[in-house]
Amino acid sequence: MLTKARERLSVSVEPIFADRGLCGREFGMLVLLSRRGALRQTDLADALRIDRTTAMHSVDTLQAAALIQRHPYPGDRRAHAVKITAAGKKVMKQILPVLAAAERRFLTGLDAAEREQLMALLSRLVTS
Amino acid sequence: MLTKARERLSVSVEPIFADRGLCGREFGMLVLLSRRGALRQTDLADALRIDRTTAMHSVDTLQAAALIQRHPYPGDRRAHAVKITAAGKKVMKQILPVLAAAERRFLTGLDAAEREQLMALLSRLVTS
DNA sequence: TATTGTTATACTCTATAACTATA
DNA sequence: TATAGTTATAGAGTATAACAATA
Repeated sequence: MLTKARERLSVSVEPIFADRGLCGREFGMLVLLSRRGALRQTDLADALRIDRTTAMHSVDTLQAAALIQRHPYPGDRRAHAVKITAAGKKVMKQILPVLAAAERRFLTGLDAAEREQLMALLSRLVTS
Repeated sequence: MLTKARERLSVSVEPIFADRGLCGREFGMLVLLSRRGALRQTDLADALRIDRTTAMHSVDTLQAAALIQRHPYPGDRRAHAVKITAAGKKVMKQILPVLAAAERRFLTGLDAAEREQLMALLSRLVTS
C-alpha cells in the first residue's frame, strides 16, 4: 500500500522536476542548501544517504544549470563549499507552489483532519 | 514521508525474499498465481504494470527455482500458462507469516486502531 | 496485421575502485 | 594514514527493438 501510494505521488510529482531538467533528489539538494547554507559534497551525500559519487552527479547537474556553485571551502582545500545561487533559489521558489498543488491533488479525498492524521501516523512510523 | 516510510519497510521486508532467492516482485507473482490460477506472461506483466520482458526475467527466476511452471496455454499456442507449483505454494506459505511479523514490527508504535486508520487512509489515496 | 514469448541490446541509476590533492 | 573530490568502470534493474511462431 505504501509502495502504491508513493508510486502514485511520484508519478504526479516527478514531472514537475523533470520539466526543469531536475529530479526529486536535485530539488531536495536545493532545499537543503537554501536551509543550511554552504555544504560540502560529502555533507550532501550523508544528508541524502547516498554515495558521494552519486551526490556528485547531482551537483554536476545543478552546476551545469547554474543553480548551485562550487566555492573554495574555508579551512580545507580538499573540499568544495556548495552554495545555491540566486537562480537556484528562484527555481526552487517556482517549484514549491506547484509541488504543493500536486500534493493537494494527491490528497484530494482526504479532509484537513484526515491529512493531519495521515502525516502524524507516517511521521511516527518514520522516526520510531 | 511516504518515500521514507516505504524505504524503511522495504529494508526490513526485502531480505525475507532475498533469503529465498526472490525479490518482492517475484513473491507478488506467487501470490497472484495462487489466487488467480494460471496466467499468461503478459497477464502477469499487466497486473504488475511492468514490461513483458521484465516479467519474463522473474518468470525465469521462479521457474529455475521450480516455484512455477510454464504449461501450454489452451486455445493459444503462442502463449504459456504460468502456474504455481506445490513447491511454490510451500515457499509462499513459509514467507507469509514471516512477512506478517515484519509488518507488525514495522507498525510497532501504532496501536490497533491507528493501524486501521493508516490502512484506511492509504487505501483511499491509492484508489481515489 | 497483430500478438506472445523470446533474444539481444541499450539505457538509467547507483555504487565500487583507483587516482590526486590535500589533511 | 585518512579524507574530499574526481574519474572510470561495473553492476543492478529496466526498457526498447527485432525475430519466430501463431493468431
